[in-house]
Amino acid sequence: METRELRYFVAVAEELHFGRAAERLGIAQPPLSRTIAQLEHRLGVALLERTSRKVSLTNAGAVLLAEARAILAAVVAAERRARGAAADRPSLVMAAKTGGSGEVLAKLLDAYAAEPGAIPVELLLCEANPHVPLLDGRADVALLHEPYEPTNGLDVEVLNTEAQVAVMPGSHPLAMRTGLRMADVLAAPELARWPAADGTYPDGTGVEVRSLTQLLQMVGLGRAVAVLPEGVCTGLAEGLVAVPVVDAPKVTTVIAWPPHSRSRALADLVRVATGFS
Amino acid sequence: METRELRYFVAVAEELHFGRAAERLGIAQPPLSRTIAQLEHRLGVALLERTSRKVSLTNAGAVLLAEARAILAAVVAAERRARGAAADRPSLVMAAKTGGSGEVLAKLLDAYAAEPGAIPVELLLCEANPHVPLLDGRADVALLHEPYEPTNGLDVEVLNTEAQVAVMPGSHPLAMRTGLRMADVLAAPELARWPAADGTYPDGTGVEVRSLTQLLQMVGLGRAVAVLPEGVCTGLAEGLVAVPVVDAPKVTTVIAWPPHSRSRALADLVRVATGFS
DNA sequence: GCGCAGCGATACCCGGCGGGTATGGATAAT
DNA sequence: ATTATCCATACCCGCCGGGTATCGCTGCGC
Repeated sequence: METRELRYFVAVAEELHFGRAAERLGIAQPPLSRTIAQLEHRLGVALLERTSRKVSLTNAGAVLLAEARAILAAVVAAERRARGAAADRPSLVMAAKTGGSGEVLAKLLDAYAAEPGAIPVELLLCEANPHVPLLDGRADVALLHEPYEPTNGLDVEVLNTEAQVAVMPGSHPLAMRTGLRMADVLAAPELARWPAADGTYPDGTGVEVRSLTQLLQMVGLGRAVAVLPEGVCTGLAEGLVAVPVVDAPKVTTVIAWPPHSRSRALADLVRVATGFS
Repeated sequence: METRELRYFVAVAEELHFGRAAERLGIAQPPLSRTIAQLEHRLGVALLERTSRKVSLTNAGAVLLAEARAILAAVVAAERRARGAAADRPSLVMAAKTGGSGEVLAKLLDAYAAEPGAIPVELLLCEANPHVPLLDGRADVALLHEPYEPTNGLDVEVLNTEAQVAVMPGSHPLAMRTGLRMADVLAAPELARWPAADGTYPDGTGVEVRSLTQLLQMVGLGRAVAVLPEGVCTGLAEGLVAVPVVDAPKVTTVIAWPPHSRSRALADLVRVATGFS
């Protein structure tokens, strides 16, 4: 299989429409049809069920779609990393969620900079999804928070674990409680909503937010309630309260990097990070 | 980047010789030179330093080599998994090291078979390196033993952790001790030797073995001393003794599977496995 | 029930690219 | 100095990827 075939297949599998997929790929529809047919022929497997009105994925097609997306991301990442490795001044790019790991991040950067042989660390702050730059090669290492961000296929070391609190205006009915359960919070109409992996928002009445910054602003304005790791409470705005949520899942901060990394600098950074856990 | 280019590059990077690489690929040398040059040109990066006498990898080339190997393995795995998903009778292939996890394995298979909706589990026993079939798509799930087998880029759940013992003939000088340190064992001239990742054996005087079966046979014949997880002691041959090695690293048995797996059967199996930890 | 619109498959053509052979040019060994 | 080795270059050819035109099927509207 060539990556061209995988790109074409992913386009068709996502659009479920040969015409639109061809347009997206910048080619005509017939060669696309032919390429997919060849791919199926060589695999000996039907990837798509097509009638003249509807295209749908077979079981094998669904499996290949997941694999192909990962492979194509890995190819893009490989290109970026090869280019990066050629730079005369080596550097390490670290991705982290904006406002996500304030103290850990600062301590880590300081501790690493003090190491002998340390190289410059570039910070890539993401409003959301800091694992994405790791997968597509824009970053060499990332600070992630399980279970919010997936660590599938990455190598990780745990840095710390923290409980979660519900953050809300002091005037909120739940604010006087000393402890909450998830059920209490989920019932609150002001509970902020995050986009799912496909970009759509779940049903609900709370505000829709796309980043931690937005969320904290909404909470600061008294417009939202949110469940967050207790670490973000340091420096909470005036008038807001944080109430422990006793049955919320613990949040684990991990340092993550792609497998096969063989850089000395990355190894040092990870060692420093896990050292002062 | 096309996988063809990556295959060509890996061949050259491994052979460090255009002629041999071309032969291995079944093509002539000039088109190979040209393809590598095109790849470098498009990446804007030199991957190889060549004189007319010697070819060597640049920094960028070394990075790309690691990435390319992983990508090519993923492509092969994707093909196999797509074919497998099309089979009318779904099945799950589990890889494990021969003789590696006797009890855990039996209990796991029984417990899973008792699940509602369980599908047949095929066993793929490997003399060594049970993680390889997972990476190239021959297996869907594997039982691995850290730190012996790498779990880079795989999703894992820990099943159990065990200490290690030194196994040797009862007549061995160390056999009367009640506890050993790694230094004691490493000094023993009968210490069996395993191949490293590149297939070569480290220096030493002990026998060279390639599988657990071979090793146990050698130990049973009184020809070798080995450090193994204590679990393998059950059913040790007559006349052999196992002495705890107090400072040996703990061995962790994990169940591992490739990321992006979305199979119901695999999820059930993992749940069952972690359930009776 | 007929016609039409939408969509994937097929037929066919063309140009570029991947692959081949021949050879040049550089370097180390003798 | 000569030769052997090895990568790059030059050049040619056939195949394959991409294009346009069109067919055939299907669901919808009247």
